[in-house]
Amino acid sequence: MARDSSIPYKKATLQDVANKAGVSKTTASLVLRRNPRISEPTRQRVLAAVESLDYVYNQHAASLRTRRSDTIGLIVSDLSNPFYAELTTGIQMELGKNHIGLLLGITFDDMSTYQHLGTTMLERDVDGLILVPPAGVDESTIRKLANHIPVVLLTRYIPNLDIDYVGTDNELGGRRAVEHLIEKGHQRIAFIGGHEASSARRDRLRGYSSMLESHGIPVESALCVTSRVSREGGYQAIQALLRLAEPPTAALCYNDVVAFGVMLGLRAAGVEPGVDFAVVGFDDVAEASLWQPSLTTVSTSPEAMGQSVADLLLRRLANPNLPIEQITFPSKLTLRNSTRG
Amino acid sequence: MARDSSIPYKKATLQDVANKAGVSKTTASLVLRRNPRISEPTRQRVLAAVESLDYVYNQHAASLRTRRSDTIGLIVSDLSNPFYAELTTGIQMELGKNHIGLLLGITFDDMSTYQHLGTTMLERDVDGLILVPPAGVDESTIRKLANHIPVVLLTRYIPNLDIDYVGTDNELGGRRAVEHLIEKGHQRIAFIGGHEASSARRDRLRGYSSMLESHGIPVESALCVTSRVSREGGYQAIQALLRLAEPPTAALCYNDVVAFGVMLGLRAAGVEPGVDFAVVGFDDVAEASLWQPSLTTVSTSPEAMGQSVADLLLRRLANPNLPIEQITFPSKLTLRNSTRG
DNA sequence: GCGATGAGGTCAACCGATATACCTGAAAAG
DNA sequence: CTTTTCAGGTATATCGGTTGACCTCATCGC
Repeated sequence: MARDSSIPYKKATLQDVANKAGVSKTTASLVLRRNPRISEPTRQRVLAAVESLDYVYNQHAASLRTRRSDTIGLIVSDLSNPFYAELTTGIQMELGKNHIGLLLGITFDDMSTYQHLGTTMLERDVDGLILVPPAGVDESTIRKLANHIPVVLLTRYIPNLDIDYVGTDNELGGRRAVEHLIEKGHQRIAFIGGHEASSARRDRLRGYSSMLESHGIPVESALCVTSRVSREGGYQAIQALLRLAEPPTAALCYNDVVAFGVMLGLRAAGVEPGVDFAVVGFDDVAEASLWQPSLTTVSTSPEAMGQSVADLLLRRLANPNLPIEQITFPSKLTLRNSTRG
Repeated sequence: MARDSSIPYKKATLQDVANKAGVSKTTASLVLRRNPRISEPTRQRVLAAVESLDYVYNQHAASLRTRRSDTIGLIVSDLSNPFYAELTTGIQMELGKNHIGLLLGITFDDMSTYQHLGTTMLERDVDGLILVPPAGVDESTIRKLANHIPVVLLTRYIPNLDIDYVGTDNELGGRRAVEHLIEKGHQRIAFIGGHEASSARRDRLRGYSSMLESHGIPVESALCVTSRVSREGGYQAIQALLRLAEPPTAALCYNDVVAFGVMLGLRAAGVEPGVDFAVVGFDDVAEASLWQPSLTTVSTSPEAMGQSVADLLLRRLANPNLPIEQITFPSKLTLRNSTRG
């Protein structure tokens, strides 16, 4: 009901609702939780009271008693990467259906921010946690979290940890991408970007190396460079590579964002991507198909992964004895114009 | 400390900590809250106990008593729009400093999802709410929220509501953009995209109209079209406009995302943006400078706005009597190649 | 006709912090 | 030498739900 916002007022409690409806607190509680034991007329009276008192359920009180918060935590490394933005969207869609809240944390791949967010989540007693571990994370800090609540790792895998995981087949993706580049006649293929410590990068790089080797092409360490995971990172990396005595003619990038930077860097150096130089990305964010040239990339369908990881976590919460699931989305290569040349 | 995750264990409570440290629960609580009344030796003993018991603070219990959750809510319409992703990033950065959690909701501009999220936030007793109202929202639903907790509106303004607000000067931005296009010699200028009901769109459109009129150019309703706020929306809208008997030669777009779609649509129709057709966006998301051609756009620096809105909300929480603030970021036009022609 | 069954409710303890009032001994004030 | 004052702590009620035990009729089977 409308009220003057300058007058502080005490919120109605379940007891108030019960009084108004002429029932006990317990009964009122049961009504709210749709317990079938309550008769229809009583239910109606309670609901009417809820309405007229503008009653708001207090999740904290409930959580205190039940040790469930109906909220899950999501920790990602960087929301300005559309890959994670799309992932988050997928997760929220799945959670929304189940009336579950989403507590968000962004680490910026910074270890102390990550630690901080981890405790925040535990203190708020989230029912479960979806975690994109920051690059270079210490396995023990994850175990510590997982000791308290169910954790599902997303996109970055940590070995020796019996924990649910959802990600893509990074190694296969790397192989497919390089295979395609070799078929296009490239011999000097760079691998660009990502944090050294990231498991995703390691796996993509492994695929890259193994495919090169199986074609008898040596892996040159000068062609495998790290970078910040941003357009700027890709931009700078490619510029450095072009200054090599024997520069590459193609590149597999750590992800799409880096690939966009690489394409910009190429053009700035007078090299036309898709014509003079082939570029492959990783993730297939929505933007990838819209660039000029459109980006050949390893598809992982972020929104679907988001839904899948949320679904897995919900299943785990419903049944803690579920065997550990490690879901790897198969990766396929989507061919576009950046490797047309 | 490490433990076998298969053995359920009871979490340590503050009482356990107190016992172990040989002090009262109250004292332990005071230590955790850095109350200076406790002597150094005692403090040390408590902290040691916390450590050795792997104690986790229970925010719900505290919130129940204090009626503060140290969490704020953020409701945006669409996280795949980089503008909101960047805004969210800015907000989180500001909150992180203050050890405050962020409960995220995405409405997809859908009214029932919005209602749903609103209650979720209230039930979780967030200390305050940053709200991007979904297009076409009913003023009363916002008032309802604001009756319970402090609300700051973000980017979309609702008239007749004495509520904090942070946004950009949309009307001025619209005027500047159109002025620039007129100077470039354009006479048939379209306004493309956005939801009819959005206040931001209305204001941008008003700026557009007023500048046209003050140059004696009639406003043609056929040139002012709505669209979904997505690249697809812009793409389709421009294609339709090009089929007019007298098509426009320039466009001010509702925002950057729509502008990207427009540029793609132009090219698909064989019209080169920046050469044959001038395009102006709104927001200046990071991508804008990287497109081909780079996008002339009204700058609003999303991350700064995010920090500003979070800061305002925190100040409001610290002092409820703060006079209402309606912060309008001045908008300036950033010239790039999409209007070079 | 009588215990069994079950539908519909109620009671009181409990979850784990915080707030308020209060206590104690020692040093400072007079 | 008494009275204040204060530093450093403690006891206990309280926040608002949920839970498991229990209570009361009415109906039912035999």
